[in-house]
Amino acid sequence: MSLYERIKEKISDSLVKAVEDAKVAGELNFETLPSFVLEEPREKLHGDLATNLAMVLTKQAKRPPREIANVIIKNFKLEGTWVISSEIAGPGFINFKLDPMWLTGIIPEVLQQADDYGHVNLGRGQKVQVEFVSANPTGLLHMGNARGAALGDSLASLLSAAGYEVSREFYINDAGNQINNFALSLEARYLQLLGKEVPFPEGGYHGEDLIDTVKGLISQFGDKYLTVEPELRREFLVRYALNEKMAHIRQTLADLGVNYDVWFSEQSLHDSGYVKSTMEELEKKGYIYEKEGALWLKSTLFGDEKDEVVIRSNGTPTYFAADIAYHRNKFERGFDKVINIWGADHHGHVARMKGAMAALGHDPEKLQIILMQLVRLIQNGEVVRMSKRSGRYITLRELMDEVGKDAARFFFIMRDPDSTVEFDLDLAKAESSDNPVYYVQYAHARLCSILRQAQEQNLASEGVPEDGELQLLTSQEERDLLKKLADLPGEITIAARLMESHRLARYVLDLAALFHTFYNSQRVLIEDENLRKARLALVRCTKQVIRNVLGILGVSAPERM
RNA sequence: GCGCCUGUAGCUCAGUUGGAUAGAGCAUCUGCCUUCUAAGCAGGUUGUCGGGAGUUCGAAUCUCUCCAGGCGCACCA
Repeated sequence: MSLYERIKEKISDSLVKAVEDAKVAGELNFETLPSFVLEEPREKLHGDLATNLAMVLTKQAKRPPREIANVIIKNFKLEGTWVISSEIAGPGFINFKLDPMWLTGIIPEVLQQADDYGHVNLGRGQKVQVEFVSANPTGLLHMGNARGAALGDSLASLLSAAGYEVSREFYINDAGNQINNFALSLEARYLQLLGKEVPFPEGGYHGEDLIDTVKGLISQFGDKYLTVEPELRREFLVRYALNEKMAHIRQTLADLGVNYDVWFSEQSLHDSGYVKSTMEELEKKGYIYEKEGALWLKSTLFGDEKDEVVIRSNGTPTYFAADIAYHRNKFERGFDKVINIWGADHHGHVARMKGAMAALGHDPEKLQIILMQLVRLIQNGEVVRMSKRSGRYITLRELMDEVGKDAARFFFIMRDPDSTVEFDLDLAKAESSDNPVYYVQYAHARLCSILRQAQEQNLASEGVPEDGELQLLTSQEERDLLKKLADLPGEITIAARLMESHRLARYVLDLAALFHTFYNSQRVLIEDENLRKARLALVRCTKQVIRNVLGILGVSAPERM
């Protein structure tokens, strides 16, 4: 538990003790202690911490809240709480002021824990899988995939910092209908490029990148497949193109700083007979029925709006059937939590996927699906419709070339997955240098610069300063900064519990702002040796914390800018 | 039509699951570089929290209803 959490817990305990003592003394009447909060008031004037305990007791105690607050304060014991004063305010809040010296305790904590500072043990080593992007290998990665990549990767890192054992996974959709479609599109391009007049298949993939792929193939193999049987030709084209596309996807994601633990092939589920046996399992349990020649899953039993086809009347399994098998496989691999990041256009899929897991006897609560709203691209003031089929989209690669890896990630991580982000391309280009990510990185570079100067002037100090030195950090700017540093473990806990990495982006922006304020108001490399040592320690801690958070977000922390 | 998401400053977005006078960035205006990086700082301006009703000590947050936008409701994925 972190320093700040320990203090809060101490005060909380003292509050509980106070009302219980009051009850015994006959000063307060209540049956069961209601839940109350002890939190930082928004308004600084209201002290460091405030509780609504008196207010939530009004019903049972049958007395006005301010009167109850009085009783609580009278019985409140200060020992070990760092509380130096308490007062009743507003409708009945009790506001506490802490001895500001508690804050300096954060410096040894950060320096000792270093790269691990901020890490918490919320997960207790539970195994979690995060599956994200899982883009179809039939085209290039687009803005939606970019958002999914940034969110998924930072969420995985966040959970890892919160004490979970995390595995990142990419599901390769290398089977099914879209692959047939892909084959036909490739074949048409192949024949066209070799001078044949053939029509492009309806609903095929129009992307330019497909033509490039086929050109590459032709330069390597020529017209060798012009005369072979169409079946074999398509098989070869698909194999070649899938390899090429997947290699490209891997590389692009790696360039974005995303590295997976597992690449899982959909085709492998068909090849091993796992899709089939999973359907048989469902049938055995009585959740499958036949209608109009197809096999249906009774997903309505589990809250779905309608039943779903799993095996088509032509005998082929649907995407849903393979996905059920895939998720069953995930559960069988022993994850305590399985997280999927899906585009909002898949939300209809959520209830039936959870239902299918329940049907197979797994706990659907272990499957958590984060839906992210789609990215709307604006160019020349107009919405650009993105679609793989039409081949009209801005790629992740282009985005990175335009704004850089760090900005691309930070831009998406900053936003709540539930919000539809409007990405104005022209604006992104124009504002690429005012991106908030630079604000944070600049703070880090400044911190490094101070430490470099200290080194050069032989003023650098190692280790943890004495208490007496640290207690010289008394300015408002220093205290605000220290307080923010102390907040990190709590922020990571909340962010991990809610699975919201955007909170960390806000946190690190706030931290950077507090540092810039401090930087402009006080100098670090000063004559006074004791204060200088204390400030240098503060600088080292701030640098460490920014680094740690940027590390979780997958954004680099440059030493110079 | 039904379901899910969204609606907060001129623009882009936060808001710790019900707390006190709703916050940042961009934009705009005014100051600050002979001193550790001005990609910075300080200050000014900006609000019917989409509308209405309800729940209670207290609502941007919970409930209902209406309005607007997005997405979904295939033997596509």
